[in-house]
Amino acid sequence: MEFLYPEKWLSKASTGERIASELRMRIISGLIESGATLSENKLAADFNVSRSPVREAIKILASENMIRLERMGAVVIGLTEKEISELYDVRLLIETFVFERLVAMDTNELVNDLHKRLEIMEIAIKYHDADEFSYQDVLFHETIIRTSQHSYILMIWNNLKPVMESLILLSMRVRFNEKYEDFTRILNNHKLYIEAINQKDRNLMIESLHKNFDDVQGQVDDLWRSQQVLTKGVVQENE
Amino acid sequence: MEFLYPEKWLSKASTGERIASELRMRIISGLIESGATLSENKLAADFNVSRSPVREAIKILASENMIRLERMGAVVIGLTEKEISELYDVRLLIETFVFERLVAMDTNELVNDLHKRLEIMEIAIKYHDADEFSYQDVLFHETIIRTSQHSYILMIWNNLKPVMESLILLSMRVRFNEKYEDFTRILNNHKLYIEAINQKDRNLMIESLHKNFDDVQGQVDDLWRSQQVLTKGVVQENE
DNA sequence: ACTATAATACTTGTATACAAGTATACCTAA
DNA sequence: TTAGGTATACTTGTATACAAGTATTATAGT
Repeated sequence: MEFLYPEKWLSKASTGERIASELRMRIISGLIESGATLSENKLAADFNVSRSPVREAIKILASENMIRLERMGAVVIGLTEKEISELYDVRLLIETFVFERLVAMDTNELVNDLHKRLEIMEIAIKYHDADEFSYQDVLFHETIIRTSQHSYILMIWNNLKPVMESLILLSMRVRFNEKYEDFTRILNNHKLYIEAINQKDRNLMIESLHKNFDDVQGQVDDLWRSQQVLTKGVVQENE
Repeated sequence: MEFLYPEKWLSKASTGERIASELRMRIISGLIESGATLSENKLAADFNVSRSPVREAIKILASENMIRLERMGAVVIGLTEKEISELYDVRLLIETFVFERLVAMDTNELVNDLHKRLEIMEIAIKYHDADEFSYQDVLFHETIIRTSQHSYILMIWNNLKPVMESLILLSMRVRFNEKYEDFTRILNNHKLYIEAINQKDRNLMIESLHKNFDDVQGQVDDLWRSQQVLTKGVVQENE
């Protein structure tokens, strides 16, 4: 079985974190169907490791709401349209909160950093590097959130981040193949966001955030396509 | 060493969760000073268990921002006035969000449940049962949040809850001894909160939340007193 | 054919063992 | 006295072993 999660993002990760990352991708992509039961022994056998790192992975996924721990086995929850929408509710909530704090801060350094990130994103688009693009996209928002220096907001982000990351990653991979023109719009939205921070303009910020979220509406569909591609891949592999 | 966390709240908890709960209390109370380094082996020896549950506890506390995992050992972060204030920032954020959702829902059952909770709290006050009071107080807010049926808001709450719980518990224990008159005010705030939900009155809700948070201003001081009491206790124990 | 009971296989939780790496302390040499 | 290197003790990460409990399945009895 091929791995969905980029190897190079795991340089400093423990085996448990690697497994969690991979399982997360498989769950979100639908490769592991929601409702399925995961057993520690089985997972350990699948990944050729002992139960210790598998246990760690399972705890991580449970804290992210990806699975539900029951008496016997962990039941996969996965992401329906409802969950994705709720995920973005929270992102809107914390990014709006963060913006209010940024208004009272010196954001020159941040804006500079975001511009740099944006240029790397442009290069990623140019070279059709979906993974690099996703990485920078996530980092873009994380940088903004970190700058607000709010420990509990950052904690929330840290809980949201892995799911967001996987979601974006899968969606971008599909878009690079099928909806390449999307990226011009995505880039523009990010530029708008930077401008909102730079000018400390609330309305502009709300506008860019909403445009960002409009962009996301197709994400469930992306996931579905992503699943189709993956399943086809697996079938071919088995033949 | 006496345990700070109520035993009866741990009926279904694993050893790892027990240790996490107890360590959390000791960290928040200041019994374990922030900056201290925790080692798995040492903790295992202290609690007379193996490293497995201790590892679990450490992971839990790290996800709650109570400790920071480093190369060697986990460094205690603890709660300064800044962190407590940020904790309530987030609570204000999510409870306001939840309220907006409740406005569009049928809240009769919820209001009924909250009244019941409130009556139990009154009895807890009457019998000077700080632990029971704290339990119901936390449950009060959790009930409200759960009713909104928002999986990611609930996820945030689940991450916040243990720290909130410990904080409230320690604060209430002190207040029952020293500031008994506080409880009339606390109860009134909760009544106001219920009324806001019942009438779906935004302004009333904001008012009650703010009164609630004003009430919390003394909490850092409570922790300090709590620490004094505990330290005195420990000294006596050693004599 | 169906129910009840017993055996079996699988589940998690905890303890222990081992490996690899890091800090510390001590000892040696200049 | 100080610099450098080595030995030692302690760290986490992973694998394995064991115990207690649960679901399932098969078998026996009616």
